[in-house]
Amino acid sequence: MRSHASVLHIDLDAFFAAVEQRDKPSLRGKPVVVGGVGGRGVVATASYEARVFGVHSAMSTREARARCPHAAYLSGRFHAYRETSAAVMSLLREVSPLVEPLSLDEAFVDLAAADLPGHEVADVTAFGHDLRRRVREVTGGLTASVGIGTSKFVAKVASDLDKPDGLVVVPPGTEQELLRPMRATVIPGVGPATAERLRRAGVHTIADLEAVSEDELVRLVGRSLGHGLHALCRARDDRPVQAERETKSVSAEGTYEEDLTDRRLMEGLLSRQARDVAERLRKHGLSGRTVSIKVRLHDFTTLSRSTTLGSPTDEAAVVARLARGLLADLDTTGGVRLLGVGVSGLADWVQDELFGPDDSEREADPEPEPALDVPSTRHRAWAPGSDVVHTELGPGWVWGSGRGVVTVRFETAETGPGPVRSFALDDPALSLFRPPSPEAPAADAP
DNA sequence: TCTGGGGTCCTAGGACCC
DNA sequence: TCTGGGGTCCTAGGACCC
Repeated sequence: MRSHASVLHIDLDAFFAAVEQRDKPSLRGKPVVVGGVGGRGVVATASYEARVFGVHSAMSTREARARCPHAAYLSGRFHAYRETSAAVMSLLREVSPLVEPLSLDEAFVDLAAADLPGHEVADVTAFGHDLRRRVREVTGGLTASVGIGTSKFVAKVASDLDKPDGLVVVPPGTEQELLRPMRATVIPGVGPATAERLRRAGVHTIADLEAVSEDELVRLVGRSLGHGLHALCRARDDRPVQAERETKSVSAEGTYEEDLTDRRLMEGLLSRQARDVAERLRKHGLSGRTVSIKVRLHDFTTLSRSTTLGSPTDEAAVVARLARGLLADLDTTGGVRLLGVGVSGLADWVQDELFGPDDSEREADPEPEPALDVPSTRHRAWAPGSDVVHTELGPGWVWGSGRGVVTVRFETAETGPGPVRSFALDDPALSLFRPPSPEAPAADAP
């Protein structure tokens, strides 16, 4: 916790709905609901006019339509939201080099890193008013709620106190009196399940939380959250504003209007999602070792299965093949409402090329034995680190193999380290491989 | 015909290693 | 006859956030 109120939290009010109202004047002053418009959709954002009727985010669209039939129901224009968000984020970065976006419509800004005339309450208050004015300018009239305090927690709580279009500064030293009467659920990380556990222990407010020992909290809600709650209910929060956060996973999923029962159809949908995921991985220069699927059954039971490769891939065919294989082990006879594919265990390609394993590391850290659907004679020809293969991209070293996949590093004496690519044994790219023939390698080896 | 989509983080158990 | 303990990786599930 800082001695000055120098952490700012900004939240754009009813963001998606506000962008729609900005761009379509006929919607201004009217209830607008953005979200899934199908039979299984949920509300992403409701305009304040719709909230009056009890519509709120995460509510099913069916329920929202029942409460507010005359609202405009829109499926969303994410391009417009991203564009508007980018304008706000770049404004924030003009103000301070230390900006941590939390989503399209929310961010923390570290004012200690900003160029302010002073950091007293009066200074940051004036700054907050000016910032909200500038947000309206760069967004074409969108309003924001801003909170400023001595920590992320306090700033975030503060931005919620005067929504919409508000500014709340919490003077240093007044945090605990502000927090004590509040419900424990204002603490980020305390959702319905945790709130219920706390309630059963007689804990409703932050003051109640303060009266519980740390050991008891850990017993109630687990180690990590227990320690976190013990600190936060005392307004102790030293979490820094972090400008850069690495992507940890990339995924795509879909909920279907009617439960799926046809396995071929499910495989086709997984393959399409795999292409989508692989495309986004490549766009960001990423590749990952762990491929997961998510399956939500008709009764909302949610299953996940994953498998980890010896080396990272960003190949749609590899992701798709593994995803389909994972699905094969699940019983889906009752019907499936949601299917999804994800890749995690991400590596950065560029970094991989610059700092990837050299020959000695490769020996110290051998690839796992290949899966048994790799024909043994072919696999011997593709032993990691030893063989040269040919593809239409040119010659490369076999870098890894396993689970029906061969990974190639395109690296030659002439060109230096190149990209790493994985090829599924049963996809068309496989035909590009030629196990080195006895006479060929000498001529073509790097 | 209740219950999205894209993420993050945590927990717990088993395998494996030293 | 005894039967470590810590660390890391992997998998599955769950809670939570916007």
